[in-house]
Amino acid sequence: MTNQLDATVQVLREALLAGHYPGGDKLTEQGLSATFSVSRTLVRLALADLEREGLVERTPNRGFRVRSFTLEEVSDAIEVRGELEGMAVRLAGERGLVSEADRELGDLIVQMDAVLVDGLTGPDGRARWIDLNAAFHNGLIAASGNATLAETIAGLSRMPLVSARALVFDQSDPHGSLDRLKAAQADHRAVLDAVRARQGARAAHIMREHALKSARNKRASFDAMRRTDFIPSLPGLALVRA
Amino acid sequence: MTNQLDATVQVLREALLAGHYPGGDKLTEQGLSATFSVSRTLVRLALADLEREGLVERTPNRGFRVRSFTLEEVSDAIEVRGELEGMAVRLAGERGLVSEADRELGDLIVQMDAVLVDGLTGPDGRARWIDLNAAFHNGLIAASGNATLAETIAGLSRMPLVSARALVFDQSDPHGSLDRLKAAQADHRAVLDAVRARQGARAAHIMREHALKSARNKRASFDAMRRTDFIPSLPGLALVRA
DNA sequence: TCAGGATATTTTGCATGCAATTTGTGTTGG
DNA sequence: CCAACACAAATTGCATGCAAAATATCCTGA
Repeated sequence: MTNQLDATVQVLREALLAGHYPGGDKLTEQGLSATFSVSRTLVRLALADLEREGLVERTPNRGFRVRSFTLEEVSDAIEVRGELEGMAVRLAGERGLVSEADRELGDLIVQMDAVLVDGLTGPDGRARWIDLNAAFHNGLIAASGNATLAETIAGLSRMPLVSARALVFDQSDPHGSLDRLKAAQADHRAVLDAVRARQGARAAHIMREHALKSARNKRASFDAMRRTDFIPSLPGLALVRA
Repeated sequence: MTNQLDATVQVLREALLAGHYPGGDKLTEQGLSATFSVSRTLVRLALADLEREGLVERTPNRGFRVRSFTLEEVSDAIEVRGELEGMAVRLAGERGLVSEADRELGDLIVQMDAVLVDGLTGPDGRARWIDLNAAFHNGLIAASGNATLAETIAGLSRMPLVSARALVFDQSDPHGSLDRLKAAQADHRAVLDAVRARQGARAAHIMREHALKSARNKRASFDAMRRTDFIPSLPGLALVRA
């Protein structure tokens, strides 16, 4: 690690996303300082960073509290991400893909197909899907050629459950999960086809709908989780309330 | 001011936007500490905040530099803002305006009309236009009912020249300036009509185009400024390079 | 018993000091 | 004359200490 501050931010962020500090809880600088064996200064600086990420809230002279998110906020944020990713593929379609990006995105589709026929055997397959999926989304965003757009999407994605990486795999319904991934893959293929055909508006529509499906799936998984008392290991899920 | 940190951030931000420290310049903590008569700790904390806002960049162990922006970055960011404001009015149209918002937005249109017939006499008129325009945009964004969307737009608007408040009044061409404001006002009216008619998609298209015009106007003003060596007093303009 | 207030403790906000890294300068050897 | 190294100054990163504000505790008097 380059410096201690980044390390502290990382540790604190993981503790928060893991749900170690329930939403709404007060975080005292001294307490965190003792728990993680770092100076109060570093805790203070790290909390300021996490405030920018939206994981904690500060009240002047009254310290920091763990922020919690309603399902509606998460859903709203995913919708914004969808709008921006839609814009990204529209721009990518309008400007056209450079050959290297074209090839890379095609390769990712092929690799994701391979994961799907294997049927997501075990956590390895799921982790691989998450990586490939994120790479595909990021590739499309980069192809937009708009750096501010990419930064804005990245900022949004720091919110729990909003990132394209935050996928819920409902282990109680593996068949349904696989079907949803196949539908997502169909969207990916359609988006890439549209971008290649320079149909930017069409690509944007598909992408927006793709995000809405993701939000719907998350809501459903959240409800199922609440019903069955089964808590999937999804970073940040503990900070979301109905 | 509630605390010294906020005051320091404010002072530093204004100094940066005023162009007191040219883009790319190195900012030393001690130097700023001496210049503004605050402790190095506060300078350090303030710079961390300004880094979040995007006005300065930090290199580990090497301090902060004033960030500068290309005209293309500014233009890209305005386009993103337009997309998001378009989304906002689409949502507003889909959910409908509550009566209070409907009345307030209508009032703002009337007040802006009044400013326009007075022909923007002097800086007071311009300041009033800026306030009313910002209130109108913010009202529409609030009417979307999506808090994350509002936050995201607010974050983007911190970038120099991207905010709806960052309007260039080309004093060398007052007639053209007035015409542009009249065109903007026509857009405002059309957007509000579309939202009221629950035509969300139409409202979104108008809003996106509204933003594109703003970006175009800024580019033109920037070019004119470069040609004539006349520098309008627009916060952050000094940080933009061709 | 309980409301109100004085006092003690905790906690945040800020300043200062020290070590580590970086940057600038001068010197030496080729 | 210039490259490379050694040393000095400057600068950042971090820790600790102190004052102000907030919070908790205890006491008093009805």
